[in-house]
Amino acid sequence: MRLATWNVNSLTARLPRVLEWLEQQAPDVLCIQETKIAEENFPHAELRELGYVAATYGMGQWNGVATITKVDAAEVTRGFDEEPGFPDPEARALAVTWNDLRIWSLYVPNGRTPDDPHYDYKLRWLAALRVALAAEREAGRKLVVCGDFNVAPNDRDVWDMAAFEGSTHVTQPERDAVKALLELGLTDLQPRIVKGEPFTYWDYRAGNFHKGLGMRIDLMLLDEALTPKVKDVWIDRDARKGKKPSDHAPVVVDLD
DNA sequence: ATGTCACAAACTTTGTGA
Repeated sequence: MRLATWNVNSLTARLPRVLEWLEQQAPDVLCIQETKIAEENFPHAELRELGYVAATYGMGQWNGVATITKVDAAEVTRGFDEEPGFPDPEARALAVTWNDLRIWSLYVPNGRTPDDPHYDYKLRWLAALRVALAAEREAGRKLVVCGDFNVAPNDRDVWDMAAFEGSTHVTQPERDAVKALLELGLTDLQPRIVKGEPFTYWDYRAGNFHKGLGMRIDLMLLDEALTPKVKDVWIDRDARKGKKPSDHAPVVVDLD
């Protein structure tokens, strides 16, 4: 079984790359983020031609999350209880039941800068998410929680900690908020190191990708009961290359 | 590092968000 997560940075702009990737890697489940597409414009027909079905949550322009599965997913929920907005709710969380798994596709608020109201929103959002996930966990669901967390959990998950002085993504409150999710019984699956890097995101600017200046902010959190079944966790770095790439690469987990 | 990319509104350019 192959599960993957990928911030596509506009499904409209990325559709050819996403379709090509689905054909090449044939995941059973692909969670995508930053679809930036309204429900009525979602490319269901193109996906169906490849044998996929999508569950979607999008308001257009910004944010937007979805799951793309080979078999139709059930019990689709958009957002979660007590989810904060900025000020209104945004399309940042979608969960589906697929086989015996409860799969979440998340796009955590960026935070902008630590002194911005968006940073407080990010922390409140993550705290509310924890409550929602705890409820599902207590109901006995096997959780897969993946997406763009906009948090680098460890120092090794950025190219140079000194470059992040005063920046979001690496602050202790953000890392604590992610750690609090793991304490629900989830494992932050560690991808194989490629070219000495665990990175999943590289800024488009300044040739950062080619200089190895990236971050690991796209995470795959797996119910710890399932971790013995993990065969491989890897980043498809090649998806960051070539024509019109997303600034994120897919994270893939292969399970028995 | 501030070099790119994507979006929308008003347009062939700019402000915003990442």
